[in-house]
Amino acid sequence: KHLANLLVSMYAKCRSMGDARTVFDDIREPNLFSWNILVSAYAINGDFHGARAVFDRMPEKDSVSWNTMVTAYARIGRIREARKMFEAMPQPDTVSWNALLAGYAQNGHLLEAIELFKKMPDKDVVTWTTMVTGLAENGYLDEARRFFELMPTPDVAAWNAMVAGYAQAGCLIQARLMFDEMPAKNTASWNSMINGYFQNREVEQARSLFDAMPRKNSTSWNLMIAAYAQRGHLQEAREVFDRMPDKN
RNA sequence: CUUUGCCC
Repeated sequence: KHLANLLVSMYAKCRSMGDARTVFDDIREPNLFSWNILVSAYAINGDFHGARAVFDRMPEKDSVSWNTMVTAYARIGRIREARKMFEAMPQPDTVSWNALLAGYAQNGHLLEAIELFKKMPDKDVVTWTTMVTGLAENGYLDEARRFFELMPTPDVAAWNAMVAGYAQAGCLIQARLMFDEMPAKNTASWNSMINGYFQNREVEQARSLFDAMPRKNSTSWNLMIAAYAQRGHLQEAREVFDRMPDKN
């Protein structure tokens, strides 16, 4: 049954809702995990009506079920619906608060996000990074920085959000300073900085970072190829493509 | 085995 649940989840992530549903329907006695996975499956594929239908029909719910629905509405910008879900929850946990917070932040409602942030009974590293990201990507870099500096223990994601925010605003020097000062980098850190250079037409800088990065993931490769192609450098795009190890 | 934040 764990395997069947995993299968449903995997099909959903591959956007194969038909297969996901078929596997689910063949599960003898779906447990709470199975139901939650099915709700999430519809949500991932943008079908919040489907998600809602399953949610209303499932025999029992836990906070994961509720949180999945909050997220499903928040992601597509239906904040009022997300909020209604949140308010109907018996016991909202930090994930619930964070999901709603991300809904506001991702849809550009920063004032409401700040308001909600202040009301939160518990804050974790996700709470803080959600704020940093939301502020930074909407151009409120000074505010983002303030939140970042107030974070008890900024993790890589928070650092990356600041790097991406500065880069997106065209502040490559600041972005690079933070990139260099990061206590630990992951592949997303490198990708953020490289993407920043490309967005600001610093093709050579982007290229040398790409060549220097210790590990590349599919985003790294796609980034380089797309950026070269967009700028009309079809020969280098092709050359990078040919060097890519797993072309699938 | 399922839900929230960073690059795409």
